[in-house]
Amino acid sequence: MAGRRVTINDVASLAGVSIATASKALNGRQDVRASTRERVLAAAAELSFQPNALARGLLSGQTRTVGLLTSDSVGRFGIPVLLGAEDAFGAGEMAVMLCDARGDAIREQHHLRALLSRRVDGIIVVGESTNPRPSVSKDVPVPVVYAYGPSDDPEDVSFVPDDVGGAAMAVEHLLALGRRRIAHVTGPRHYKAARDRAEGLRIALEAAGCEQAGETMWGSWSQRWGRHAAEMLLMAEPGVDAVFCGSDQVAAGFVEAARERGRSVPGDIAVIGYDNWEVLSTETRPALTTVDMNLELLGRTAAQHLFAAMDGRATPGVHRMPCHLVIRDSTAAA
Amino acid sequence: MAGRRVTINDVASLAGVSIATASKALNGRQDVRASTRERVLAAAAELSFQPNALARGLLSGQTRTVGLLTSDSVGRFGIPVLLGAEDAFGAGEMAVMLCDARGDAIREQHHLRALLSRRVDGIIVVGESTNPRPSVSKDVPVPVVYAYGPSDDPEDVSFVPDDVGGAAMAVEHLLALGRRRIAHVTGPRHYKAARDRAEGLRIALEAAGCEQAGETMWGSWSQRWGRHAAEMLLMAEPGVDAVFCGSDQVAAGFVEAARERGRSVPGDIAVIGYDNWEVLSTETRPALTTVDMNLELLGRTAAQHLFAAMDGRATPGVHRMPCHLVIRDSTAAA
DNA sequence: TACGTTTCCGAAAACCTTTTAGTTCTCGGG
DNA sequence: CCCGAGAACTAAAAGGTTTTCGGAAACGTA
Repeated sequence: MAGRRVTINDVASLAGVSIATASKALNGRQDVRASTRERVLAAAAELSFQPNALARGLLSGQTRTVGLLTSDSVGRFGIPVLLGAEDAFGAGEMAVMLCDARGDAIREQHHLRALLSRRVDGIIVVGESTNPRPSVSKDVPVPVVYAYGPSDDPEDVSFVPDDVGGAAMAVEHLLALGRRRIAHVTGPRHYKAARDRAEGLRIALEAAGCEQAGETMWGSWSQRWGRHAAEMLLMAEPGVDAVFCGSDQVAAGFVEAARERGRSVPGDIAVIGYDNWEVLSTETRPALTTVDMNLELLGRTAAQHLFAAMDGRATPGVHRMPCHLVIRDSTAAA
Repeated sequence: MAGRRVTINDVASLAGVSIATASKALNGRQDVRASTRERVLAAAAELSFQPNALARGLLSGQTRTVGLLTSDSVGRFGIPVLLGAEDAFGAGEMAVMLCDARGDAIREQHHLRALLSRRVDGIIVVGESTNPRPSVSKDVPVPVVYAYGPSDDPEDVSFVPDDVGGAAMAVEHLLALGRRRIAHVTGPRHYKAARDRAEGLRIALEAAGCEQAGETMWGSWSQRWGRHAAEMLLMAEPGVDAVFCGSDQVAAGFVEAARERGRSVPGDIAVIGYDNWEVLSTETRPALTTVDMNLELLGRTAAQHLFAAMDGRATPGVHRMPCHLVIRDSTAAA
């Protein structure tokens, strides 16, 4: 909390050289005698000199800073993506500016302007769901990469989890366990995530020549709905031997209600969730088998491709990132 | 993704004035004729001019940017604080640079240097627990405010939840319901949060002239421990009529195990959690009465006090922010 | 007309660093 | 001793904005 910031000028004076030489010495450039370099470095250390990134950025046009614009309230899905991105960037010397638009388009524009006036080198937009969202790339003179929620412009660079594949993987696991009467309880139909997962289920069942047990039950992403659905389903389709749930919350509710109704999990009914939200999936009893969307990897990948785009090597299109299955007790072999 | 950035020079030329006049017009300064100002504004709008924050910051020494340094992996507690801070800043024109040190002191130093070289105007440090953490303020030429985890230097500005008060509030609620045999199940003893909450319990009981039922049960912050503790406690102290749990996870486990052992909640045993982690507290059955630490408010307050400190009005000391009780079904009246 | 006052505008400095294009130094060879 | 080449160094410009200060224009008064 003190005095004037120390500049390269101070370092140069202390070392008894010009600022040009000091700059070269500090940046490891040629054309400076070893002994001189040493003197400059010593002076810089003594004054604990920190080059002013603003001045440097003004000159080079590169701030080594990227913006991260989230539309949800950095919720369940934004966090891991953010962490992955921060991770990828942090490895170099990048800094991340975080903006949360709270789902408000006006605020988003505002944040976008703020980021641009600070001359970020690129922007990652994190969606609140996997539903496509309006592109911002046209208004923006730097590369943009979309993570989790893709842009509605196919020319943009987007990374989304492969929900169809993830769901198919889950159902194939159930089939491999010998389950044949498989039901599906999931979230609201207007979520692309819910529709994609239902589609994955359909594909896997069809490939196995198997019928779905009952209709897909659309509801909400809540534990409450999982419980409610369990009650209805066990009444309507008593022969069900497996349930693929659209989220861990739904699955947790389902498991609880099923057990209360005297059905053992996984004995009578195997249950699979989605998200691998560990506070739920590892703490329910039995612990949930679930699909992990590798969100942190997704974030890291998005960041790496933002780097590439900043480097002129853009990779347009919607890239689907594979999910993986985390097998726990709720689908243990009989 | 196009051409050279437009500068104030372009605006000035288009408006047919000097850059000095353009600057004054754009910044609402005096000494510029109304008609001229209009011309400049029109030119700026036409070119969609964005002033270069780097140049501005270089000159003014103010970047209108703050750093947010978290030590945990932006975990359970960092998020709300971050949101609150972003909220407080976003109202003005502040931007937030996010750095996650992953609990590593080296990385923290690294991030700190990165923030300082970018000339942030201030820094918020978010702790991973309420245990005091090493101060960084000496090495830093800008104001620092600590949120959630206080600095170990009492001259620094820290904001922490008032866990003692929160716990007392919870216990008073139990007492008001007529419960007298109150037990305590909590997390590891090396967490100050756990110790503070136990202390709040002691104070409230003492004020009511009431004995604690059994010893405080130290364990971990997990649902598993809650279940385990419930089994032990119901065996050892069958007369218990209320349990104050050190976290919602512990409480959720406790409730589950108690119900399985045939004790009704809240009929036989009232249960209170801590944290108001909504995914747990609203979804367990019965829904948990719990202590909410107002973390988002805490973050916002920290941000506001950082503003004050940047303005030369620092407020040294460890400020304890009040918690509030969220009453749900797990302590409903008999 | 001369002069003083306002009002408005523009030239230039300042912020800090990097890079370019010299300039000086050193030293070996003639 | 001088020259030339290469190494080591420096002055200055550039990057975009704000601010200060001086100057010009416009206008009113004597």
